[in-house]
Amino acid sequence: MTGRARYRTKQKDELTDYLQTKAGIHLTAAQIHDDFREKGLAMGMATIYRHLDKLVEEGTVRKYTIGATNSACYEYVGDREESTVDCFHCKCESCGKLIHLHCDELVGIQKHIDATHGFAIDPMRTVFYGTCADCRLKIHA
Amino acid sequence: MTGRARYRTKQKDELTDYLQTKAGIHLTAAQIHDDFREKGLAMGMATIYRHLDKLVEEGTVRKYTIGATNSACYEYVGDREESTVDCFHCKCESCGKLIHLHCDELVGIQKHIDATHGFAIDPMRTVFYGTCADCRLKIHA
DNA sequence: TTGCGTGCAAAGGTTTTGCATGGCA
DNA sequence: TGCCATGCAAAACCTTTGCACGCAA
Repeated sequence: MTGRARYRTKQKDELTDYLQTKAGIHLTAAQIHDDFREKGLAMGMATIYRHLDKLVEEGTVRKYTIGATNSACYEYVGDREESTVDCFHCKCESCGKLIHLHCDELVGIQKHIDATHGFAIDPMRTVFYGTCADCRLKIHA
Repeated sequence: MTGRARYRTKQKDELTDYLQTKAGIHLTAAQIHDDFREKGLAMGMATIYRHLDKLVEEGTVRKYTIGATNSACYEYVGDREESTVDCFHCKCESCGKLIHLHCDELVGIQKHIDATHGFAIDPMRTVFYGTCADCRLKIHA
């Protein structure tokens, strides 16, 4: 179905290496492009977008189109397949911190929404956006 | 602060009337534009965007940039100040459908995470990714 | 009459696509 | 050698902005 990569190329390797070093960080295609340009390893925008699309399809990278800007953000999340570990993520919109949440109540909600609304939440891909404790203190201070 | 409207115009009235009839539905600027065109009441894109921006600023309309498409969605929410009733979103990764969820349990979770983990979830920006009921049936069929 | 609101067109930015070339297997 | 991957450029989009005109007050 999905056009799996057949050939292994320098560009693909460098992009995945790069993304891994930026795990948990939101990146725009333009940022990636700039970073590569700075390293003297320019990569075409088209190539970046094409790879990101594939990685998103694979689930290795998450795409977000939330936010004020008009550009999508991409985030490396790896290929951990521990489907048994129900781990939710909270992303602080103020400082960008990504918090991992193991919470029984959330597992309960997951079941509730499944039963009541028929929607099967994928915790691995779901992110709660909001403000973390630290930032709230700063804001109130 | 915000440039309040001084003049009342036909376009503005018709746009708000229209939006109210579509309360709770996600609309793109293009959809609005098309709907008006069909009614024979063509309205310029610029005007639509300008009004939507103002309405978002006022809080009457919410803007979402969730989803596979590159276009923003707008939703009329009126001026209800009942901050307790918040709306979460479920995005089906299979068919791309966006589902609205008004769910007390979720509001409970919101409070729970606030109390237990110190994280203030912003429901407006939070999306549950997963699979909707229809797609699950299709997949199992 | 004043000056905001509107519509058109153009600009600005992001993402996708077509096509020839180069590189991997 | 056969194809896929790449890069460039152009196209396709979405959204914003500039400007002249029309309309509300």
